[in-house]
Amino acid sequence: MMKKYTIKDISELAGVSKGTVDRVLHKRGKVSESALKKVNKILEEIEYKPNPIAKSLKNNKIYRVCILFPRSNQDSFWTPCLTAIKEMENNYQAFGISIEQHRYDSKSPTSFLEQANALIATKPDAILMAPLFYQEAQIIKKRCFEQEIIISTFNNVIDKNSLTNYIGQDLFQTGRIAAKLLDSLTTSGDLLIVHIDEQVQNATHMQEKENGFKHYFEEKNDPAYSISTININKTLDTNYFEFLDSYFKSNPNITGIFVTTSKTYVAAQFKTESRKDIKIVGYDLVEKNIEHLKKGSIDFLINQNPKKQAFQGLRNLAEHLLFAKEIPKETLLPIDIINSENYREYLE
Amino acid sequence: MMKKYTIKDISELAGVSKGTVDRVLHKRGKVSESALKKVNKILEEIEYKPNPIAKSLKNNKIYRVCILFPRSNQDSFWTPCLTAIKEMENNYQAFGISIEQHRYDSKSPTSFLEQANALIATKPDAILMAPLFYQEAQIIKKRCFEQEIIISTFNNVIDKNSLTNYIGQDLFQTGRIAAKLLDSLTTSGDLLIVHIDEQVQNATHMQEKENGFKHYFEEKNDPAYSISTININKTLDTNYFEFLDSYFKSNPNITGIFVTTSKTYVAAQFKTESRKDIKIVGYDLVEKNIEHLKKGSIDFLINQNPKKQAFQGLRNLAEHLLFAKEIPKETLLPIDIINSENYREYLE
DNA sequence: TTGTACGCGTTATCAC
DNA sequence: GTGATAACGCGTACAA
Repeated sequence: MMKKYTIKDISELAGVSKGTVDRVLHKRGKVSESALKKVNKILEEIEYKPNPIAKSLKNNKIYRVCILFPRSNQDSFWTPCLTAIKEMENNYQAFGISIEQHRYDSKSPTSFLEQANALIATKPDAILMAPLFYQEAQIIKKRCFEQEIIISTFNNVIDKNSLTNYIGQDLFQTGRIAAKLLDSLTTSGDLLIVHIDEQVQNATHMQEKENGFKHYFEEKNDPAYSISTININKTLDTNYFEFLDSYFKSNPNITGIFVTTSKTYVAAQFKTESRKDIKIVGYDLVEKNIEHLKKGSIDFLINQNPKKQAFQGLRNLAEHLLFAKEIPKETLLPIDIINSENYREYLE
Repeated sequence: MMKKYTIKDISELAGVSKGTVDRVLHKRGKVSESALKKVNKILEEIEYKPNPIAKSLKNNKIYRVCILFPRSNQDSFWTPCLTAIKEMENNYQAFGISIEQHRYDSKSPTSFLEQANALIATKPDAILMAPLFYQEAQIIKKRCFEQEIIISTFNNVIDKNSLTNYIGQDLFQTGRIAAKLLDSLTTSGDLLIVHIDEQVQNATHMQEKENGFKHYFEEKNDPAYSISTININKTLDTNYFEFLDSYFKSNPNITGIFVTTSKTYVAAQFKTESRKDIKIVGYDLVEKNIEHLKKGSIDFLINQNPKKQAFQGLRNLAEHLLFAKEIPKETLLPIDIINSENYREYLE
């Protein structure tokens, strides 16, 4: 193992002062030709890496890293993010990182805009957000760029050309995974893609999953299967059960359901109540889904892992601020397949 | 966000010197009653956390963290550990951690002992090892304790009462997962547990998986299924295919195979060549397995994630040495279910 | 029993 | 242009 060289070592080897070495390293100019040569010669011979600890020691500044995402009382999908935040606080608070949590109403673009603007007004050092609303997110993105606030998104892409760093999954691929799972659980029949309670803003989100699912079966080109899609929204005059029941009456040959949202339990509930023999694959380890997974009324869940997304996003920002680490443009997380036997370890 | 208090802050608030505060904090004694009271009063009011950066700055020492595991040319299962090592080096070298890689012959207890002893002789600060040989591991463990070298194990437990820190998976549970998967892929028939090319030393390792698998079906108590177990070892007079072929001739009702090692591809190869309709579930993302996964001759793989195991193990040791973080006694990693659609993201 | 002074590696400022 | 020096927060040796 080689020695750890310091600026002092270099200055002694080159026969100049620490200050000169510093000026060479940081290209601040004001260095004579001869001194520059001497220092560069040494730098070529040894491998110098600045000590990040000493660097950040001088920074007694506390960096404010903020995370903005929907409130959990509307959708427990987001709850695991709290664990990620707590973990980050424990690990990085000592390094001078303060994590702030901001939430918005997942059904209201206005709420998103308000919260984001309020957040920007406090001039944080960096923002990680889960932007459900594409249009509004563009406005926020622009504002952050103007104010030179570092911004990353997780769960939702807002930038096709990835100007904004993104942490999440390949949604198209999750659709393919669901398809493969239903393919292995069944041998034939009608497969139903169900979008539940999703607003327009999430259209692209859901659409990608649907496309992935269809793509798998198009590729397979198996005449034993047929695919169709429905949207369900809880309205005043009809509930989930009634809607599904009437749909199944006119489509009796359904053998599998792919639910594109965390409300997979809705389909599972219907399956239980109607005592139908259908296979169900859906998304996310929310409590109600896990209950059905345990009982066998959901076969597989795909874990979008919001905790890991949030954690990775916060971590990237923190390490960038502290140690000037580059933030990857795109971080695609693994897509976990969950059944009744392996969900436990994914919960924490 | 609250201010970050330093020892200097406390000393000024309490009207004593930094040295006194330090003595109180570290309970070194030699502090008068009155000074003790004053300092403690301040400490109660504010929340003081020492700055780990400043603490480790003084340590210009390079910590040697060593990892000992089998050579990959014998079993590509271990190859991903190299990625973990590289990543750790990139992240922690700057903090004064040097990672050293030591390998042993996975078939030779003597080789393990030799390598481990040679390693201990160099007096490293910490060792992370994958100990395939239980008896020999006990000797090494004892020697490390004597020499006060911190030791953790990954992949293999060597300590029922967890005196040694362990990073890995719940192997019993992986067996249950395999069972659940085969259960969902089939409806009835004989299920075959296959141990391939495993020596005695790994008996407990394989046994746990087998027990988990059986436990699942005992719990389910479904008369449509029956379970049996075989051991295959490549010998001079017979090859895998012949052995399996003759076994299947006398047991024609087999619908699923559970291979307890990374040599799952052996079963898949047989399935392909004999054109049998059997479902196969096995372990690990080694190249040959992935080929069969893509072609459909393996249905699911369980990822033991050696990379994550090694990474987590090294990380625990590094952060313990640098920041005096406590090492968890047992870290049970998630058990990933892999099919042809989601293996890619798990590879890197 | 207490306070002071120094060193760790980097950076920034200030005389020369 | 250059080199000396202070500062960051902590630990500690040593002087008072």
